[in-house]
Amino acid sequence: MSVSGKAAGIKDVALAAGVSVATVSRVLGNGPVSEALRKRVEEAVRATGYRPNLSARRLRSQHSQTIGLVVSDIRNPFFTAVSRAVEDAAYRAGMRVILCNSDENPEREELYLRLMQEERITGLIFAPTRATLDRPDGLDLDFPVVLIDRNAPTGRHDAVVLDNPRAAAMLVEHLHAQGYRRIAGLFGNTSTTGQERHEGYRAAMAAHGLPPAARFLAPYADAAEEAVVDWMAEQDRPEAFIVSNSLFLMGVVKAARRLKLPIPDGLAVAGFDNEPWTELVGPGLTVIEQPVQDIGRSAMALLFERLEAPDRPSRRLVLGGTCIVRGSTAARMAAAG
Amino acid sequence: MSVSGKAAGIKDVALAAGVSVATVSRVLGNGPVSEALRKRVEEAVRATGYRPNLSARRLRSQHSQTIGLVVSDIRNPFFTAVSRAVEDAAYRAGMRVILCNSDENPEREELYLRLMQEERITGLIFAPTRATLDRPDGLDLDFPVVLIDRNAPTGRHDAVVLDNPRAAAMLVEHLHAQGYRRIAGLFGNTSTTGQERHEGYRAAMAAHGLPPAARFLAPYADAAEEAVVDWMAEQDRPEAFIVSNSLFLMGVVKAARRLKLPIPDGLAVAGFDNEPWTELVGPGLTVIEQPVQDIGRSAMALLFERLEAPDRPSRRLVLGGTCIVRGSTAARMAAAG
DNA sequence: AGCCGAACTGTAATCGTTTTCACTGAATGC
DNA sequence: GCATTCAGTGAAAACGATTACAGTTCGGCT
Repeated sequence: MSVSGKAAGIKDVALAAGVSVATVSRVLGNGPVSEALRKRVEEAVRATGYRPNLSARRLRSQHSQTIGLVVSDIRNPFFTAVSRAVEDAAYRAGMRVILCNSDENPEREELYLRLMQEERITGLIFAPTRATLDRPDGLDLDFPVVLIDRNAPTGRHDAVVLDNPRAAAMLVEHLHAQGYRRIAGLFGNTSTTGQERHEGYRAAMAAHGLPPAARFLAPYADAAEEAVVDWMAEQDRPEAFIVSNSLFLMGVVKAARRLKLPIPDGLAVAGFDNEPWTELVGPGLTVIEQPVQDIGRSAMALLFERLEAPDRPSRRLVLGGTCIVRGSTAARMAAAG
Repeated sequence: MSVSGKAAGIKDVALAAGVSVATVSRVLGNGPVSEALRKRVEEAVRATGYRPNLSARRLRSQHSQTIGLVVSDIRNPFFTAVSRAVEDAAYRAGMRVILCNSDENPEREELYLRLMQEERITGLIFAPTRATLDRPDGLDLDFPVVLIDRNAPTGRHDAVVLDNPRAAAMLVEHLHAQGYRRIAGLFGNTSTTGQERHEGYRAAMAAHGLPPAARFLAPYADAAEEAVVDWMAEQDRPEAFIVSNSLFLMGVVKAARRLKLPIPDGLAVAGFDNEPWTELVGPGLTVIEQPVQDIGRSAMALLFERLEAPDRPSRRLVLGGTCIVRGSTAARMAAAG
C-alpha cells in the first residue's frame, strides 16, 4: 500500500519501474515484454499498491467483461442458486456479474435493462416478467440475451428452461398412482412457467380422464392459503393440490393447518423446488427438483456460444426435473370421498 | 432506437441537435441551459436512442456512484433480505450496488475486495469472514466500510449489528420460564456473531445458576444434526437446544426426527432468523427475528453519513431482536429427567 | 559487412464523457 | 452611453487506461 495521498495509477508504476506506461500495460495484459522488465514492473506494481481502474480499462478497450443477470425474485432460492452457478461460471471465464432483482415489477425491470445498456454489458441472462415478454420489442436489446426459467413465445432467443409440462405431468402421474383422483392445481399468474405447468397438468389429467381444476394466483403464499381455504369449503373438495412454486406450497401447508387437515390424509400436496425446508414440514413435501446448477451453467454456456457466433439460430435447452417423493403424497387411504 | 450500426454517443446527439457536446452533457446533468436548447437536445436524445456510457462517465467524473455489498452467504435469507433493503436505499439515492457473495471463503472475499477497489466504489457494506476480521489490516481499505452482522473487535469501523448477547439471553430466559433447565447451545464457529450469541447464552445460564453446555460448529445443517444425535446419546442429555442460525435449526429438527423425539416434549429448540418456513415445521419454531429491513437501511444511512464526514469517530448501531414464540418451546411437561 | 526480420519498447492517439475556461450578447447600473 | 455583470454556449483539456505505429536493438543470413 502506497503512502502517498492518491491511489497509484499506471503512470506512477511506470515511473517507479523506469519504463513507459505502454510497457506496464503490457505486463498487466500479458503482452510481449522481456523477462527483466516484467520483473521490474511487477515489483513496481507491488511497491505502489497499484490497482487498475476498471472504468478506464473498459472505456478504452471497449468491452466490459461483464454479464448481466436480471432475476425476478432474489428471495426465491431457485434464483439464488442459479445466480451462484452463473457467478461461478462467469468468474472462471474472467467476467464480472451484475445481479439485479426486478421483484416481478416491470418498471424496475425496465430500469435495470436500461442500466445494463449503460454498463455496456457483454450479454444478459434474464428471467423476464410477463409484461416484458408480452411486449413485442421487450427483448430487443443491444446485447445477446439468454432467457432462463421463463420462455419467450416467439422462440427468437436462446433459453434454458425446465421441461415444465413434463414436470407437472410427473406430479399428476405420481398422485394418480398413489390413488388420488380429485387433484387441483394452483399456478402463478405472472410467468409463462405457471402457464406451462398448468398445461402439463391439464394434459396429464385429461390422459387419465380426470377433470382438471386449476386456478391462477398472484405469487404470494397468502393468495394460495386463501384459495385453498375457500376451495376446501366447496362441495367436491380436492383430495390433493399441485402447486407451481414454493410460495404456494407454504400457502397450502398453512391452509391445511388452519383447516386442521392432516397431510396427506386430509389433503395431499406436491409442488416445485426442492428447498431444504420441504423435507422438514409435516411428513415431508413431495416436490420436483430443478437442476439449478445445470441451469446456471448452461445459461452461461449458451451465452458464450452466442457471443462467438452471433448469427447462429437460437436454441432452447430443456432440462428435466426430478421428482422427490415424500410423505405429503403417501398412498391415499381407502376412505369415504 | 437508432437504426445506425453503432450505439449513439454524446457526439451524435450534439450533431443531431445542432449544439456542442458540452451542452448535451449539461442538459443530461442539469447544468444551466436555455429552455429552447434543452428541448432540442432532449428531442435529439430520444431520436438517437442515446444511452450514456457509464464507464466514460465514471472515469471522467471520478466518482463511481456505486456501493459494494459483500455478504458471506447469499443463500441465507437474512442476507438476501438485507441486500434488498440496501439496494432499495441505494437506488433511491441514485447509486448502484455491486453484490458479491464470499461464501465464507476468505480467498473469494479477498478477490471481491480487490474488485471493489478496482471499481473504485464509493463505500462498502460488508459482512466479513472471521479470517479477514482477525487479520490486523484486513479492513484497511481505500473506501469507507460499514460492517453488518459481524463486528470488528477493534471497533474502528462503523457497524450495525444485532444485540446478539441480549438476543441469546432472551432465548435462555424464555426456555427457563417455560420450565427447561438443561439447555444446550450450538454456535457457528466462523463468525463473531456465533461468539457473541454464545456469550449471551453463557451469561444468562450463569444468571440462573445453570451450567452452560455449548459447542461450536461449522456452518452446515449436517454438523448440527450429527452434534445433536451424538449429544443426545450421552448421559445428562439436554432438554432444549439454542442454536445460532437457521442452518443449525434445520439440523436440530432433522436430528429430532431421526431420534424420533417429538418437539418440544422430547426436545425443545429455539434459534435465530424468522424465516417463513420456521412457522411450518412441527409445532412452529421459536426464533429471534432480526430487523433485517432496518439493518440494511441503517447500514446505508451510516455509510452516507460517513461519506459526508469522513473523520467523524466511528459508530456502532446495535439493534434489538424480537422473540417470536412458537410451539417448539412450549412449557415443559412434568416428566422424569 | 550489410541487410532483414524478430522481438521489444516508447510516443501518442484514442475511448466517451465531464468540466474548465474563454467568449458572446444582452441586460444592468451609473 | 459606457463599463460591468451575467447567463448561456462552445472549444479543448482532462480522466486512466489500451493499442497502433514507429523506432531501436540484436542476431542470423548471405
